[in-house]
Amino acid sequence: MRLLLIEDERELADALSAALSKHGIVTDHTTHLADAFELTRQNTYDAILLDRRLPDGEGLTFIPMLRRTGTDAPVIVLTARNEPLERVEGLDVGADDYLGKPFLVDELMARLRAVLRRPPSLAELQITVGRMVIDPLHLSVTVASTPLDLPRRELLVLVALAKRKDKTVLRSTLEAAVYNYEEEIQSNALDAHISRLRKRLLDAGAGVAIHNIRGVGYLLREE
Amino acid sequence: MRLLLIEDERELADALSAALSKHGIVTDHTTHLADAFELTRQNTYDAILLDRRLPDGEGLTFIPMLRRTGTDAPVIVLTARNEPLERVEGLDVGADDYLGKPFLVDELMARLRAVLRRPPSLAELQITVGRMVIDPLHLSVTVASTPLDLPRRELLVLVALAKRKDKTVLRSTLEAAVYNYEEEIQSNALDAHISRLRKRLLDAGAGVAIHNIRGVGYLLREE
DNA sequence: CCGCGAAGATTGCGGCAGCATGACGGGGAC
DNA sequence: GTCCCCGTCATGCTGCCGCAATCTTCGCGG
Repeated sequence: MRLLLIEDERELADALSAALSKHGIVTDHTTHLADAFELTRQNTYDAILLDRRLPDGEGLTFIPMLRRTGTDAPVIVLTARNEPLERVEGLDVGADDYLGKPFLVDELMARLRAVLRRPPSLAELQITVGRMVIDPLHLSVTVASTPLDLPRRELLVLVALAKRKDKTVLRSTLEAAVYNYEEEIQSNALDAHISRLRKRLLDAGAGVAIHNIRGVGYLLREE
Repeated sequence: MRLLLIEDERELADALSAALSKHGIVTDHTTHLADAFELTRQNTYDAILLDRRLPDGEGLTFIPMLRRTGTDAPVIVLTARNEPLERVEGLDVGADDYLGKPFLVDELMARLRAVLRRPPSLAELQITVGRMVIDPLHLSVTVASTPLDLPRRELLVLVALAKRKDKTVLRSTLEAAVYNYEEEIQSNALDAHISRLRKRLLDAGAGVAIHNIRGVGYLLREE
């Protein structure tokens, strides 16, 4: 589990990080909202601990920003501003819980658990084709709910096709999905991947077919 | 919106019902757990407000009963028993929030809104794989109901894998689950953890296998 | 309907990236 | 001190994947 801690009191932050790490929680720490925003764009956190009074502004303003950018990690506000009306304010801008300082680490842990007792973050974008379910975010493929493990390049090809299922995907698009700039290919490596992928999907009984559109690209659809 | 209020102090209950109805909330009220249980079987509530000290028992015992019968409505505990450790206790049996008496109706409303914003709490409290049961929130592992204690990093790896059992977990995801951005690793530390974890699970007879998907990540499944 | 060229399919091979594992040692906890 | 977690290195091995050679399919024009 990985948390983002936004807190400008250095000592409290260090103590908290240490305490949390004893519970097996990995904590990233920052003191400014601007940095926090950057971090949430780069990483995915299971939860966010947020102070209200911060050097570059009121912590609560951070919550709507987060939500607008699609981060749905639960936010727990940790603050000395603990009047009932302040708590209402915090919860109503989208905080998931609100805990007044000082607090016991045990209570924080309990509230964390309460808040995390919910489905894994973000909409599980999954694509279903034939008997196959593809999760492009986690790069996982299952056929009839049993996992199918594919070599990396074949997996990338399949995901690229699945994202545009029933539509043609340009050959160049597929190449871009599998290779970066440095990796030049000067042979029919892509064709080879397609071929091996077809065989694997057939063996697994995936119920899909990869069609070729001559001179253009490929297309994935149920068969 | 329809609430179930379980509270034996008649005056408080009446006052609350009145206040809630001003917010357009329909409240069913009962004073006993036995009746409450019946009501939840017959109706579907959006949320449940629960007192701890009730004529026929400790209110908290109600929560596991609810969950076992498939009711996933959020529960807010309202009680005079408001010591930090009592709050921990409440949250850990499955309450979604915990509010000490006396409280402002406005704060109750705010916490209600916060709790209702969250998707239904379907998250598994425990994950079973092979002969092993994993509690990701408390970070505990048992094999055939005897506890297994693992070193911290190996535990984190295992939990991350268990949360997506039978599905691939990206190498980068595992690294993020175990290390924060300050702790960089420049070697095969993760591989080492996996290797040691495998050995430990084998020795313990966990009945699981950690499978590698070359170039992608790892996958936990029963064997 | 046939022939031809180009695009695609398939398969074997070899190099090497990526993984598994054991050993070692520093360092933190008790 | 003593234990053991955990990061690092070295070594061996597996199998992915780029390449190329060969065969098949497709589309077009006559």
